[in-house]
Amino acid sequence: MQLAYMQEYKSGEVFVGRGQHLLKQNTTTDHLYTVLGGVMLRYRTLDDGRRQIVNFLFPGDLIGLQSAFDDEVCHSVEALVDSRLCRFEKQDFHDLIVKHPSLGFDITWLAAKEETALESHLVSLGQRSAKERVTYLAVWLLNRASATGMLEDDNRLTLPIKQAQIADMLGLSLVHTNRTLKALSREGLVDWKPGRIRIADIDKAAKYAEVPRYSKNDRPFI
Amino acid sequence: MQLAYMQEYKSGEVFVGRGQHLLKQNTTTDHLYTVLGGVMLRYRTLDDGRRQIVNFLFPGDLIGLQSAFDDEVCHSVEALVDSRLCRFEKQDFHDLIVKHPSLGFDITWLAAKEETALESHLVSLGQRSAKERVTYLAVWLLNRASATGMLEDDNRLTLPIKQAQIADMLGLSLVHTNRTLKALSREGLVDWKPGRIRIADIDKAAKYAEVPRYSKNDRPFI
DNA sequence: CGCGCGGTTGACCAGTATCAACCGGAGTGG
DNA sequence: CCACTCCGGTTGATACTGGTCAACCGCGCG
Repeated sequence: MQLAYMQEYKSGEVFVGRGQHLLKQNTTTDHLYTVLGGVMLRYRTLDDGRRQIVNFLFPGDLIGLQSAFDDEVCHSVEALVDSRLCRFEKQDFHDLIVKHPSLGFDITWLAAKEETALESHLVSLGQRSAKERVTYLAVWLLNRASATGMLEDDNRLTLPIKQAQIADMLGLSLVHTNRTLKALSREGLVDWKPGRIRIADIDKAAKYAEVPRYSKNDRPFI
Repeated sequence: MQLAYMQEYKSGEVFVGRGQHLLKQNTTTDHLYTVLGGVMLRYRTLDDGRRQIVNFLFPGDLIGLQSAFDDEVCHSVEALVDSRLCRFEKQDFHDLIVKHPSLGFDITWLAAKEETALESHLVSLGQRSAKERVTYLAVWLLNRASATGMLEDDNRLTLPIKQAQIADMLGLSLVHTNRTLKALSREGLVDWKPGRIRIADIDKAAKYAEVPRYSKNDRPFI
C-alpha cells in the first residue's frame, strides 16, 4: 500500500456533486485524480452533439492519465452520483514515478486494466446486438460495483443511470434502448428499472453477453 | 533513450511473417513485446466467430502489457506485414520498472496513448456512420504510419489490409464495407484500393471524420 | 486447367433510427 | 393549493442504414 507516498503528493480532495463536471473536453488541467468514492462517467462529444460515453469510473480508478502527457483532455468527466476524489499535481507525476517505482508499477497496472475495459466495450459496440450490449453493460457494471462493495445483494445494483446515458454508452438511440430494456426485462435476463439494475441469473447473463471472466486480482488502490 | 537498459532485459528478437500469429487469445505468454518494424493487428474473437479488431500496432507499440498483470491474453495478435519484435521476459517486468523508473514512465506514456487510441475507435463505433468510420480509419492509419515514416508521399499508404479486416475493425459487414469504400472513392474523399490508401485532401477527410488532432509529441521508442 | 481467395454486385430483409405523441412525478411560482 | 413546466420514460408508426444471401469476376498458384 502506497498510502504514505501518496499523502506526500496529494494536493487535496475534491468533491463533485451528481451531475457536475470534474473535467471538460478540450480544456487543460494541472491535475490527476483518483476516485475515492462514488461513480463517474467519461465521455467524448462530437461537434454535432453526438456523445459517446467511453467508460464508467469506480473507486480506485485513475483520471487524467492521458492528460499527463498531452495538454488537452479529450473527454469530459461527470459525476453519476456524488463523488469524492484525490487530487495530485500533474507536474509531480514524473517525479513521483521515478521516486516510487512500485507506484509506477501500480499506475501501469491501472492503465492496463482500463485498456482492457475499453477493449471489451469496443468489442460490444463493434459486434454485438442491442440486447447483447445492454446485457453486457449490466453485467460489467455489476462486476465493477461488486469489486468495490457497492452491491446491496449479489445481483442488485442501485445507480441512477438514465436511459439516455445507456444509449450514449452503447451507441444506440434512446428509443431503441428503452425497447431493448423492456424486452430483456420481459425475458427475465436483465431487469433494469430506472435507478436499479437486477440480474436474476448472472451466469446466464454473462454467458449470453460473453462478458470476459471477471478478474479477482486486487486492484491497487492509490 | 533507454536502449541501454533495454538491451539488458531484451531476451531476443522475434520475426513474425505476414498472416502469422504472435499471440493467440486465451493462451498464456511469458513475454512482452515491442514492435521494431512492421504492422500488426490485435483482435478478439467471440465464441460464435464474430471478430473485432481492436487496434493496429505500429513500430514503437507495446504488446502484452495487459498480460503482464493477467494470466491469459484476451486477444490475438497477427502480423499484417512481415514484422520484427523485441522480446522481454514478463517476469522481469516489475524489476525493470523499479530499477529504471524513467522507463516505467515511458511505458505509462505508451499505455496512455494506446488508451487514447481505443477511446477514439470507441467513439467511431458508437457514433459514426459507415462512411465516417471508414474515413476515420483511413485518416488514423495515415497518421500513425506517417509518424513512423511509412508514407510514400504525404497522402498515400501502401498496406495490405483486406476489406474483411476493415469490416472487422469497424463493426460493419464485409459487403457493406465494400460498398462504402466505393462510395467514398466516387466522392473523392478516400481512395482505398486493395493494398493502398490514398486521401486527396487529408484535412477535409480529417474534418469529415473528426479525427482528433494528431499529437506530434515524440513517442518513446523502447 | 482448376481451385481458392479477395473483391464486386444485386435483391431482399432486419435491426435500429427517427419522428411524434403521451404519461407521470417532481419542482415551482402564482 | 393548483396549474404549469420540465424531465425521464414509454409507445406507435414509419424510414433507412446496414446485414444477409447468393452469385459472379479476376487473378495467382499449384
